[in-house]
Amino acid sequence: MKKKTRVNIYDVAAEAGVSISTVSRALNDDPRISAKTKAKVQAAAKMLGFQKNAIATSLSTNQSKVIGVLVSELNRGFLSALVHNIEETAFGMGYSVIVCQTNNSHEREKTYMDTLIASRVAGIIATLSLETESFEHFYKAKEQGIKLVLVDRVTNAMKETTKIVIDDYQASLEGTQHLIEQGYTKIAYLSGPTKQLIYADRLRGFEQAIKQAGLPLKQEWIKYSSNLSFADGTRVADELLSLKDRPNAIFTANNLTAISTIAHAEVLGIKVPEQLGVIGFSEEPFSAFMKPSVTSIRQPSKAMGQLAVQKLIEEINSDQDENYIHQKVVLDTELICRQSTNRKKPG
Amino acid sequence: MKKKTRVNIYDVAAEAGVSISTVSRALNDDPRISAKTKAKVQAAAKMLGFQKNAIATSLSTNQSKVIGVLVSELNRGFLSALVHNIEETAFGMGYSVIVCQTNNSHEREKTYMDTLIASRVAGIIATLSLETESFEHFYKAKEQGIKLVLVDRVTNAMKETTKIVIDDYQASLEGTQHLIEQGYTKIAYLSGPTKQLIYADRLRGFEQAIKQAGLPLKQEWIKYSSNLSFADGTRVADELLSLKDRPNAIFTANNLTAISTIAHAEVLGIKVPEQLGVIGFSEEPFSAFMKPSVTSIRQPSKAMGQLAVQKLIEEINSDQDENYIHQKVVLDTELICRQSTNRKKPG
DNA sequence: TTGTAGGCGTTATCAT
DNA sequence: ATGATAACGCCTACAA
Repeated sequence: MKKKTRVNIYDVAAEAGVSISTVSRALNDDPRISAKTKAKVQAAAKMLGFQKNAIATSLSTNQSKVIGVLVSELNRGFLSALVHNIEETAFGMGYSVIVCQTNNSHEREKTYMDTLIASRVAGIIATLSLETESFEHFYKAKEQGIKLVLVDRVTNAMKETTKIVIDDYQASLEGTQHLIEQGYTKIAYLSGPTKQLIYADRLRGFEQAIKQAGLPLKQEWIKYSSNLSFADGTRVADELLSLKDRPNAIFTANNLTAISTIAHAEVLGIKVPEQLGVIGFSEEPFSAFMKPSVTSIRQPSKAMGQLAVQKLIEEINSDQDENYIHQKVVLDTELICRQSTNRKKPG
Repeated sequence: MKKKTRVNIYDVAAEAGVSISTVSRALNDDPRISAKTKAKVQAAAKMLGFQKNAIATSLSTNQSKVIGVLVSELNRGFLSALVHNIEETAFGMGYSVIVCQTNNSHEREKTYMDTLIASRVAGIIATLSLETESFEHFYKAKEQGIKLVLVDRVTNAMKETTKIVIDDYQASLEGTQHLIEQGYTKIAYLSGPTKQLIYADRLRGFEQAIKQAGLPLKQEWIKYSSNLSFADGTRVADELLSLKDRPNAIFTANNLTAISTIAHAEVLGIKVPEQLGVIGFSEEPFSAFMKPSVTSIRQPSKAMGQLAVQKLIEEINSDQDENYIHQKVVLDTELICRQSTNRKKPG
């Protein structure tokens, strides 16, 4: 026999002089309970400082009001904004959020999925780690009845799964066209790992825009980074800017590398935007306040976070409905033109 | 009677031909179980795809492996880095993290505390919201046996509580001395709400340094902001720079306002650092890459996050120990000198 | 409208 | 070394 720790419904029942079922119903606002009894029970609960044990409720109902959020890292602009908005929306809908950082490790992603399954979360919102190539761990969760929504870094390989994405191809196309409009002709590209759909799409969009404009698509101007870190941006910028046939613009697949590219150009004495145009994907909070300010593609982190939660909870609540329709939602991005590509200086 | 949903230890027991107690022990690596039986049970569990229900374990043991983290907002540099490190450390120690954003609202902080109590988390790591002036909700959690560690924004009013802080007074003193060494003589200060200990301490440090140097401490050069937002920084900068007797340096209590101060000075045609020195507390990720780069006081978010988790889990594990010693840990900050205060331009 | 009792999936206390 | 069974705290058919 274990020690009883905190006050439970039995204590409240005793205090109020009713049965535990009445207490349970009164506290859950069951319409069958008379207003009078309800008041009595609530008073008793309050005076004893009763706090319902969500664990017990969860075990009993086989439901929980928590959702797991799987992201690679929390201290990057876009993802922290995304999680911020997810948490905000979830709170408004009565859910708590368990945050899991995968560090872009497939192993860790799997470990966390097991933890979340064990915790019997109601659903999971996930951004795939850069390493992820197989999805058994996600299927496992789905088989256990845990709902899943993929955001941003998704895979089309997973069917019957709601996805919230931006049109990476289109955004990249437009960003490249912007460079071309600004008069840049020799455009290089820094890509992330193309086994990730978003990076493949972004690269495709870039290539398409280059082709459409009849510009050269030199392979030596297309570089790859496995993690798109600040340091990697510096390395690639150095490589590109040391070429005999030097590009006069660089499109980077994230914002961090755009910033390190600009910083490195300065070190090399190359002027941005005059001698080198730079544009980056997914802006960081201070892109606007750098000098030059950084042209970038804004991802709608607020809409993405909100929709992810709404769709997830929708699916959770439609539990009986075999006909639930899994959607792939594509959101618009916004090209924020700033100084780093402003060669034409209008006005 | 409800439908049985997932495979449980009864199923495993049946499959392995043993009792549920044996299954439970085998899965928890109890030394009393023979290696042979263990193997048999594990095989059965694996083949059935058994995943232990952490909810049931938690109910039975009255313990849980999750900690709640209470912060004001996730999309600000320091806090997102702090939560990043908390999550990272917690994961390494076998704990999950529930993230709660208070939005600096006292009400929301209370709501979340109730949720966390209901969820029976093992402990809570909290950064006080700017509004918080009473602490009953924290005491309530402690009475329920939930351990608590306060980080950064703490209060000395709460005794018997571990606190992880920086020496705000000292950091502010040193920052101000740096300005003075750089030759700035008319120094203004933008403070946060001084009912928050950290802002009171920072202001004290500032005033002390000014006095020590025999410089004027003009009240019109000391301004307050309730939220230290970007916009508020602009507003205060405008007020200060419109004064007849204009300050030639501004120390701001966070980094965001330092950045908006610099941006606004530029709008007004005031040169930083030549005509105006600017230094800010708690640097944001890109302080180094702005132009001018922003001198700031670096808070050790990694050490703070790690220590918070370690101390918390230490306390959780020392549950029987009435003599647990609650510490207040004060960590060193680092003054990062950059261009925004570099009037002397050595080299 | 309220009460009784069984069940959710574990762990832990007895036995054997 | 293993098994039977009572907790943990709540919800919910079924009864009254």
